[in-house]
Amino acid sequence: MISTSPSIRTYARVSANLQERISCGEYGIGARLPPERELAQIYNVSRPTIREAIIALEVDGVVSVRQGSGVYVIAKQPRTGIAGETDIGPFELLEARRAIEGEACALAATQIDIGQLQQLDALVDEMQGDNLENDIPRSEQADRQFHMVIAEASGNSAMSAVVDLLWDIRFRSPQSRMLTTKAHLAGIKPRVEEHVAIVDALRRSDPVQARAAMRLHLERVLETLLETTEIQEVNQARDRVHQQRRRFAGRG
Amino acid sequence: MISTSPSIRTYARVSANLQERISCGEYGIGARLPPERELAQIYNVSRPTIREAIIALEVDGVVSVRQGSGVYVIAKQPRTGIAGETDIGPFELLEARRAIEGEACALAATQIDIGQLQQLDALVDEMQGDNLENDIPRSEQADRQFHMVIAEASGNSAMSAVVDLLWDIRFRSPQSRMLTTKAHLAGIKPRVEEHVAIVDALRRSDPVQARAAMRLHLERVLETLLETTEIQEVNQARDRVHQQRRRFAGRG
DNA sequence: CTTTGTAATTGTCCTGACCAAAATGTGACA
DNA sequence: TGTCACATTTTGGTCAGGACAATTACAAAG
Repeated sequence: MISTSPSIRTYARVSANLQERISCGEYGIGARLPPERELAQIYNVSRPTIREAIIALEVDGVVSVRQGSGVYVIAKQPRTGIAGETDIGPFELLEARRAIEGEACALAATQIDIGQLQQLDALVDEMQGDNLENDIPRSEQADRQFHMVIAEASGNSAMSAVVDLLWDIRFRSPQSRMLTTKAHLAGIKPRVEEHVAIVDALRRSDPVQARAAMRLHLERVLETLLETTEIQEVNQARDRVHQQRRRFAGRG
Repeated sequence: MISTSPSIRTYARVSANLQERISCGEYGIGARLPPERELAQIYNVSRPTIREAIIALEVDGVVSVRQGSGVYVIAKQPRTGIAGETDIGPFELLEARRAIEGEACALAATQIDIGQLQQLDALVDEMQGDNLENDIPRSEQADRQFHMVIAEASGNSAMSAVVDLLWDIRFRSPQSRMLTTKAHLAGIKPRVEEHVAIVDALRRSDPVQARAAMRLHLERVLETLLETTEIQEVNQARDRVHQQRRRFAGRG
């Protein structure tokens, strides 16, 4: 049944076993686990141990506990943190951002308030700050905040969570960070005019223009990135670049 | 010291408080936490509760437990991703999905292959399965897979990560799950025709139609959800509903 | 058929105890 | 004096059982 390794703590054994049963579909999504008291008998352990195992699954985001009702499966796999190990390429990332942040920006156009517009103005100023030419992290931070403010201005917390995820992926991705660093070393300045264009469209409460401005901005970022990827990363990267370029060109 | 909200479980409060102390450096990396018995006195809870809190931190990768020795800090921040605790409302979620999955669907239209189209056909069949009328979890699972296959067909791993996040949020959100359950109890059937329309557009490699079909589908889901939210959740929910409805109506 | 109220189910938290492993202290011996 | 062996203390690991609260199920009353 359940291996009785002495070195591993009991709650971990039970938790792992339950996780396995959930993963392989024995308890499907939405299913209710047996009650604590029953599990304690099944696994021949005490109730506190079962509770510990269930809490471990809960922290992993696999089950949801409802007092008086039961323990329910809400996911087959533990949440490893989607941004975690998966190294998503910079070009894919920009393509996704073009689509998603474009829509977020369109939503924001009809929702944004004066305070948020002022925040955007301040962030644009910070990005083009003359005295911090070499302060790349700060400039990047301002860039991220700029896009986050817009996402939050959409008034949709799911949207801002998604945009946050995308920027998190970017900052965690070694590939993306390398490329960004290279671009900065090559003397690429932040695109102030493009950011201004976005803010203008938002200020005019024009969803269509706002979407277009955001998309244009991200397409330009992509082009700049492509230029800095000329010689290095010979074929494999080149192929992906061309593939992405074709797909980008295919749309308006 | 530690807030005594009755609705949140004790172990979670203790765990959050400890996490905070670790994050702000009160217990640095490598430091040993006070022994369980001492923590029990400090927080004025029982030892099992302290143990539960410590296990939660352990699953988050923040501490390491060594029998006979103590509990040691090994990281300042939990390794969990963004999808964490945020409870995002069902209406926000659907609005975001309309925007994002719409774009994903448009991308997929030019990329999808025959195998994926066949998968979609099979999933539609499964959704309308006659013999599993009451098998709600399975039907929902098929629905999720349907949308995930489309996201993956976009050929963009960032996009599929985002869509995965959105569905994860939905399944983890108590609000969303409650509403979905209610809708099913009210006899709402899965919208087969709408799914078929999406697959058709994808098969024709028509990005514009695919985007439109996906958006229409999610708008219909929203409407259905609105209908099931008539009487309950009197004013507060009602206000949000109207607000969302206005915003939806304002776009094409 | 709907509604209301009671009982059973199920998670929540506690008290208290004992066991096992590690750390600490103590004494004997070289 | 220094070092090793052993007993003690500390600390986590687990168990047992019970009181309480939220939820659900079901039956009775309207």
